Amino acid sequence: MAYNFKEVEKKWQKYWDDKESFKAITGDKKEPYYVLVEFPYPSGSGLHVGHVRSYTAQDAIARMKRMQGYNVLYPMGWDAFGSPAEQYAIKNHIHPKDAVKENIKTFKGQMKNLGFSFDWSREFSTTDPEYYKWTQWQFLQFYKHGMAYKDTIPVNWCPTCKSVLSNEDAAGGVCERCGAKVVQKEKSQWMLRMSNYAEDLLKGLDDTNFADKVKLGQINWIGKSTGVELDVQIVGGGSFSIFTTCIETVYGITFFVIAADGKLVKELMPRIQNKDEVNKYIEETAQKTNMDRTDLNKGKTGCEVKGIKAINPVNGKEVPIFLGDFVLGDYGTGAVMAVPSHDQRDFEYAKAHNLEMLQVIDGADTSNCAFEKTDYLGKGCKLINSEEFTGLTVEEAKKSITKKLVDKGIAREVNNYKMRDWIFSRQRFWGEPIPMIYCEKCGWQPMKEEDLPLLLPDVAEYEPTENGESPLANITDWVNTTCPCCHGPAKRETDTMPNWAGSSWYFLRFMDAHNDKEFASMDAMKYWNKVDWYNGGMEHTARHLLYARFWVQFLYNIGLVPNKEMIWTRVSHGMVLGSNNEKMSKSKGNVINPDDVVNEFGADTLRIYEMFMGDYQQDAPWSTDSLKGCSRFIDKIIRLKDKISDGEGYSKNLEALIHKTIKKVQNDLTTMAYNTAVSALMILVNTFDEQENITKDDYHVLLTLLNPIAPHITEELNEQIGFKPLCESSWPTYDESKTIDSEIELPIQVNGKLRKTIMISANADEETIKNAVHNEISSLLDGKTIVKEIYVKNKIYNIVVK
RNA sequence: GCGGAUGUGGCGGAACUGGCAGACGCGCUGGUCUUAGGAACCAGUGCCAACGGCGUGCAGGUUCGAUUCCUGUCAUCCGCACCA
Repeated sequence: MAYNFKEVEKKWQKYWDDKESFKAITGDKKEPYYVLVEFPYPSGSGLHVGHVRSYTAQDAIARMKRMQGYNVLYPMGWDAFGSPAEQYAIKNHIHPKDAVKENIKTFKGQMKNLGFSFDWSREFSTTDPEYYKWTQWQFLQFYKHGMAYKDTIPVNWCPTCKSVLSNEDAAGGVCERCGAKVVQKEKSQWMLRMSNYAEDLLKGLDDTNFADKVKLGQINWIGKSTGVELDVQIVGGGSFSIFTTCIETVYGITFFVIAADGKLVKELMPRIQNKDEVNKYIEETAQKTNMDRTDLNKGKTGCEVKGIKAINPVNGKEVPIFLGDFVLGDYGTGAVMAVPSHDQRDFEYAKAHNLEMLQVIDGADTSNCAFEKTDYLGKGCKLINSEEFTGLTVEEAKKSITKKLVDKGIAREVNNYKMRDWIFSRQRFWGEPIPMIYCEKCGWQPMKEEDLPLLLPDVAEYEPTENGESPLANITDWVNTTCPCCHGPAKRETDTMPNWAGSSWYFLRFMDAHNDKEFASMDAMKYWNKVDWYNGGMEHTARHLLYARFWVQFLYNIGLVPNKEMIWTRVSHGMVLGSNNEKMSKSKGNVINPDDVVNEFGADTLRIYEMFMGDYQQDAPWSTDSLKGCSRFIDKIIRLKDKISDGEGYSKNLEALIHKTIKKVQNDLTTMAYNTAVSALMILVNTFDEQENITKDDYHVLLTLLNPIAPHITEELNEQIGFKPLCESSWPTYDESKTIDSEIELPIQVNGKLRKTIMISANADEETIKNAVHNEISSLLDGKTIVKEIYVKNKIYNIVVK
């Protein structure tokens, strides 16, 4: 029995639009609740079934919370800056803003067809000048507080395309577009001092309710390690520092390794005897990505820096210095001490280059592999070959060696963080222009705030320049301007901001989306307080989410937002894979277009299916067969309407199940167990179906519980039986006492193996149960001795026999 | 390399703090109704040499009892700083 879902869905979508059913009112007396999904990048390929999964999940929460009496903010917008739009524009000679406008229209239409309860009155795009004005304004605040600076750093460069490449586009050291070999090129870039916030970003996690794996992801990305920075003298003058977390092995140093891309090797160059060899190695290193370089199996390359020796500060021993590509110029000090007996990477390097090794911690043989800290820490291992520290445990030695070196003034206890400053420049057209002006006389000057927004110019070509500058550099009447300071001739910064800029604060803008005086008013932000529930992909844990937290913490520190953390709960969804269990992609031909599914089966079917397909946080493959099961589920509910007969309240025999189901669905929706929520409703439907008759109230509670997931058909059926619209109704309540069964099926085990089950009364005493159990399984106990009996109330009865 | 996650029937997946493994759905088998079935309904469906035994990647361990806890091991997927 097919129903006309197209008509029904359109009808209710129109109703919600007309009534503004989902408009959130800032300042409303009801308790605020802010539900957020990551706003999409409106790509040319349209909404993905993966979007549908997370938007439906959050929609279900938003709809339930509204019925529970909250003032729910569930907004949607567009993260529309970025290189795909720019690439598309280069190819087709249209302005990216036109392509973006088209794409947004498509996305929005698709979302409307799916019935998401977004508050469309707060919609904006990061590419709107009214929005990016404030992104630029906030950049100026970073600059004015000393948080933005220019630095020269290496970028991936394709000499053929004359373009800066992302690591993704430069994967394998080859340009994705033209296949040319990618090289590293020095470029001056705007940076944000994010590393200043490393400790705060770590501590701030305590004030959030992020999922553990999200917290862990951030903690690892920040990568705090506590250790010692040690000064090392060079024979014949000069010095450098190394960072180590294993100072206890300092007597085992047999050589040092310095980064090929670091500053030290350049300083030493005049004194190096084998310049040719060293330069050649530096060049080779420049062509490798960090990942290639730190890979253990590839980490043995390098060469000695001849003519220069370093002095081990603890014992005055002269040891050689090597170049190695596993040492990164931009992590730590760009130099490491090498203790081959106690670090596997050093060990392999030493073997490959035939270098000396010296064991300084006792407890394992180090002739075939290193005895590393993971194996010796906390095991009471003692030092050997370490002068006055010989005989101390590793833990004691760590402290006393550090103390000695610190007292001597040649070492410092420091925290080191893997997280680096944020490279904020992009040599692209389609991003927020960085509102900075360069004057020969006055240097870098910020634009005046009242001159914002600095608009992207309208031009026809978006090709980058010969030397890899943003296409903006070609637009001379835009570039040439006057210095805000001396009013002389000056040039604009032609780099733009990264895509992450606009998405770092959009959730604040949703709180006060059309404010033209401030990025958002303090009152509005205080009212909404925090994003209560933020959903996004796990892949954004280390990037977007961390950038956003950094941005907010900075705004908090300068008094512009009410909380240091503006996001309370962060959860992540799994991907929707193709039916072949692989990531959906055009090339694999396994892409499912949500429009097709909505056309053939309706939005409600798609929504139920995507909630039912599996654990929300886990990837799940698409199955059109399973989708049909959800279509049948709806048909079954429609047929149930014919069973409605007179009668008030819940049917007596259904009451317990109904109360249990309310509890189950409510709990499941708040713990993202959407699949079992649907399953519980299927069980309820199956049970209703077994009845001769059901009451209107039985049916109504079913429709209410399913409404957050399948809003259209439930509204329609609900109207047909004469109730007011569900979007204006309340969530049902359950009575805990009615969810408890009076009779329980008790499993009986003998020696841990299930033998029988018996029905018992939930409040029966143990003696009664024991008798019943023995009575039931007496034949199985014949000739056996009972060793032990275990009864777990209302759970299990286990008898151990010999 | 670093970091994260996952492994349960033919398939997607359930199983609360250790307590009936396989809920729910798909698929499949047989039947009813029907001009018809990509509709609905009824019965069945983990595996095997089936009154019993075996089963949650693999090998051990703890326990009266392990998908769940511990040790080791194998495999797969994802992220890694200019893709969003």
